Amino acid sequence: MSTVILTLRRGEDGSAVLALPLVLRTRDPYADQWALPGGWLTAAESPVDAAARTLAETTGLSPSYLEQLYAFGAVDRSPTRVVSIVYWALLRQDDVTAQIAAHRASGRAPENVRWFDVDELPELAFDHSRIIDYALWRLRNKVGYSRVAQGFLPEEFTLAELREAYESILGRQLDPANFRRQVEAAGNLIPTDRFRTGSHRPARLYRDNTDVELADRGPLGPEETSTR
Amino acid sequence: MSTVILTLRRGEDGSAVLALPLVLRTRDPYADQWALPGGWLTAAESPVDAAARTLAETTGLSPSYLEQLYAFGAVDRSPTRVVSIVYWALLRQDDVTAQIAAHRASGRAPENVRWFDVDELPELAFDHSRIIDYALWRLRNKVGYSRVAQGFLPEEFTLAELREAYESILGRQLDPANFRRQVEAAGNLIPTDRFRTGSHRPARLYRDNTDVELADRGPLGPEETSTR
DNA sequence: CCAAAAGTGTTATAACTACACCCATGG
DNA sequence: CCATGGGTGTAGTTATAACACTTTTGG
Repeated sequence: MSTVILTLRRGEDGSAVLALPLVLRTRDPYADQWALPGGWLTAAESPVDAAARTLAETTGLSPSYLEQLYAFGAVDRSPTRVVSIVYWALLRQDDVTAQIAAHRASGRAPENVRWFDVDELPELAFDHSRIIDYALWRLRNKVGYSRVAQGFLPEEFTLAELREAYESILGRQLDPANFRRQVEAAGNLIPTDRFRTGSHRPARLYRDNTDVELADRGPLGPEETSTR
Repeated sequence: MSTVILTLRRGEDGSAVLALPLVLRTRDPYADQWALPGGWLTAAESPVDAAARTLAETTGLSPSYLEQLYAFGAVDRSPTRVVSIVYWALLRQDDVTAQIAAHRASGRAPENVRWFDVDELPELAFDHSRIIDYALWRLRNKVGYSRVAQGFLPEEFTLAELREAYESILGRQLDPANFRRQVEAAGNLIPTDRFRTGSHRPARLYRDNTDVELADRGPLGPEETSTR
């Protein structure tokens, strides 16, 4: 049971980049290599609960989105053949930065956990590199027909911030004018009467319209997906 | 490990309907109830291989398409909690009818296996009813951006036959003219110089263009999907 | 006033839909 | 020749993309 935990991190050049936490393995196989955080199913919990639990154990946070990715079980995956259910999750940008700041302040950061930008990943244990590729592919796909991208953002956000999230995920620039019209037409946003001020013309703040179903999981729906 | 095995069956009114094989359980839990065919993973095989094996065991056939559906593992699924990787598969119409005819001729049809139309399913064991709903949802989705529907048809087929498959899957009529243009533009078909004759104007026969990737699994690709 | 981002309008192109129409065959 | 499904043409509508333009703020 592993999880690809994604968030948007602000790089030193000011642009947003996808990042994920990895854990350094302490025992064989693949000792001293980086791997996806994970754990084992206990008898009393469902896989999605176990994913949320291990996510909390490694990051101290609860995800804004959590969905099953795939069940891997090829015999050549690992010396001892293992079937692993992999999940993928999104964390809110502000949750992550707050948590990292708290760790720095308390001096009690979790050992053996490090955040990597997705374009600067180290060599990974098992087939975890391919799994991350698949998770990123799923995210890029899903962002086209679902409002998952809002899982990266705080409660209230501007359209420019949302567009930046889309651009980081998709890896290309989007036209601000057309982007605005598309997300407005999709009905995923509720405009507030508050504005982000500070530079140039103030930008209206929006928040997630939770009335609109994610509507992309089919009959599985909310039971198997965790949203916040 | 279970599999939702789908095929197109010609109903008595001449229209095509989705159908799937179920097996009657002989032991508890859910003894004497219908359930999805399945089995257990052996140590030496991958889940996708196990799915293909159990599929062959229950139907005697090999699928034209086979893909993982979901890994179910909620604690309330079954009295003894089980994690089950579920696959979904397509069988070619002509394979199925030939196999059923062979069984009838030899008098050695597999016991406890029966084909049901998807709109006339009996009460099912476990959460298999919901699993079938999800598989049908996946199929209806996938048919919109992939050429999976061709998995139901024989080597060569007319556009009317392909359109009928789409209509059965989607549950609505499609415009023949627009359908033709769309599938031709998609490049999934290779026209042959043969025609289906017999009534009215002969219809050109097409076959699957295997050069075009299914291109809808992302980085997982062919390793985890079986196509024929 | 100026730079820059927020937000609106306009136009060209492509995709989708409906439906009229012609073509070729069996009876 | 006629009924019927195979196959083509075409016009209206809608989605998408590109980009000019106006608005509103901070400095």
